[in-house]
Amino acid sequence: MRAGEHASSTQETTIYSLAEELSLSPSTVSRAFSRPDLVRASVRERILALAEKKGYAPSRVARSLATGRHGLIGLLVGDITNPFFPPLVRAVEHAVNVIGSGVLLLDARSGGRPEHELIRQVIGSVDGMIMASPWAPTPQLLGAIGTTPTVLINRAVRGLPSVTCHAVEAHLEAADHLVSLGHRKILLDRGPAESWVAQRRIAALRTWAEARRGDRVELIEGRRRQASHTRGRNQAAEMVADGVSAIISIDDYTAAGIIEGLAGMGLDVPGDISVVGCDDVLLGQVMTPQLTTISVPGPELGGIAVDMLNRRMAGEKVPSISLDGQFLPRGTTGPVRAR
Amino acid sequence: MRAGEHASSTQETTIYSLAEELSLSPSTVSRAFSRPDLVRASVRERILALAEKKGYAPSRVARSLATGRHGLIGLLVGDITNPFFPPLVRAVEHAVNVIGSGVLLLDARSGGRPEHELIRQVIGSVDGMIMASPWAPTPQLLGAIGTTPTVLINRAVRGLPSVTCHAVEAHLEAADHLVSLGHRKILLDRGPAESWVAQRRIAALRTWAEARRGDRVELIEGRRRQASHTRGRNQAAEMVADGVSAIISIDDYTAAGIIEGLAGMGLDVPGDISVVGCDDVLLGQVMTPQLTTISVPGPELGGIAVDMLNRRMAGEKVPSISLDGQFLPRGTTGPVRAR
DNA sequence: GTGAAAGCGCTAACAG
DNA sequence: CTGTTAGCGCTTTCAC
Repeated sequence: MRAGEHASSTQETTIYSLAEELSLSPSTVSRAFSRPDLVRASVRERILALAEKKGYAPSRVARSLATGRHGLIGLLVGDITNPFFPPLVRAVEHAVNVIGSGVLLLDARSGGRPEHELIRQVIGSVDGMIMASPWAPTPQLLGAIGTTPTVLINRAVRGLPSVTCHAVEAHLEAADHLVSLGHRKILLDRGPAESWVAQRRIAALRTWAEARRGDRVELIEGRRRQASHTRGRNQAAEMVADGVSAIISIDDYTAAGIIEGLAGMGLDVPGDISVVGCDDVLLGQVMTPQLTTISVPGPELGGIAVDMLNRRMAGEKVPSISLDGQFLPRGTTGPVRAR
Repeated sequence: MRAGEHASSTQETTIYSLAEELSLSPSTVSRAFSRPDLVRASVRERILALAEKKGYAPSRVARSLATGRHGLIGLLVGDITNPFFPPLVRAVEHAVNVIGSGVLLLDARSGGRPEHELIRQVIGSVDGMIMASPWAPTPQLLGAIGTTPTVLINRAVRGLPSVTCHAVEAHLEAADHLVSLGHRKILLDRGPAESWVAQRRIAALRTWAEARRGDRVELIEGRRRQASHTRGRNQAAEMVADGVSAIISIDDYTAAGIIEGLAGMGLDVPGDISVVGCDDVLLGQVMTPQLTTISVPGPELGGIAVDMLNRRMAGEKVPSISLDGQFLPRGTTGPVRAR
């Protein structure tokens, strides 16, 4: 078999077969699809009609090979099962659809393979990449994306545009809120070491704690760990072992797990322990009591990322953007219990 | 500019440039990547070394064009923000990664465009398709997928293999459970008219209600509507207007909204109204009280779908599979309130 | 084992 | 507006 005869049996229709049948040149047929305005209306009609009848659609790969464009944007998320991501994915899909492209979604936690390998595997078939995952070390990341236009979400890397929301202000507000409720010994769940936003928040809270030392405020830093419901549940016990009365969690997803773990130990939230989450996902809103949290505008981050990516792909130089989060005091924080 | 000179400035490295530099033929370089076993080890080493140095990787589009394979599986989900889907997506990604392919994710609700258009847009760049979305009418669906191997999740279409979990047994169990708690007037939230599983369940429950008519059981059928938290919340009032004492919701996502809507009306669950969900997602597990529901094994559906798709792509004829769900009585169902 | 050459299906100068 | 022609970068016979 000669190269490419994979479809020989089914006689795929191509611009050539159409051209032949209509006694036109292949280029005219091609133009009828790619530059309809360049083809006389009557001719175009005939072409489109026959194409319709034969169920023909231009081959995307052939087109890609010829043009160098793919009509696909890669979106890498840190963990699709974390409820923070689906609304962001939705926003990205939406924005990308508007410009007539599709989304190639990669979940960093699905493969058991390092993130940069995932990227390498698809980088050749996308026009641009949006990275909402913290795991790849910067050099590997840079190596994997090569010259493909890329926008980062919640991560900063020199030379790449990013949209972030570390919500430092809101975190300090949350911390102050805890202190005003009488909490003095607070556990800070640090999340994954690779997470840029997590590091920003930790640094800010650390500074805050320093400043508050006069008030006998103590900030205990937990081990660095991945964000997930299961992890929160399993490590709740360890988190409160130090006698803390409040926990600031890396995100709502983990916070929900922590609360579940606490409940398993017979500890009430906020009666015994106060918990603050982050992201403001639906999961936290349906809990009773509702989760006190800090909002992070996921869909907005996604939409802006697409916008920035478009401009980058158009050759523009785009500046990074930082969005604000908001502290949302709700039901899982309360006055420290009298001993 | 001649066709394809889009990368002329950056002098992309190709099998030709490598071959030239190593005084080999392009075919040999090509083989070093696609059929390494056909190239003498020493030669292969030299090729791979230079490629590494130049950061070269074979062009996926060129390869696709030549081979007709794409290394990509399309996955269409009904609504990525419905918590039922992310774990399924994760499972599909995982299974697909194992066979060295990637996942092209489409969200039927992101585009504002009809489902079959979404499919058409990508069908040419995937090796197979997994459809976990109910919206496209069968003829359109069939037209859009053409001859691309396809597996359906939670939907049955003549001629296409599918994995489903309509959990009819479990639904009847749930209904019996409600009756045993004293409920006689039950609202059945019908979900989207397009949903095959929804129709199956409705039919089963309708039959069940007929049989139970002697016990004065009454099944009210709600309007057909999309599944979502927002929708549940907004239409809770309408659902209980008929004086029903229990609701069987199309899924947990919607059920959570219904309960929120009910709470907004001052109605307690299960004190005033009992609610049964479906899917058994985390969202329902973190609620207080926990949502009574029927489990649907999303990840398993996804994994099996990939498996079936593989076999279909290998030319096998694969039979459809139906999985079981399980009734999980929890906290949102209780005895009917004494009037 | 390796090389030469054709072909995958399309696009985009260029010339009319 | 339309046709001719030369690629895009790879795979795969076939011959050596």
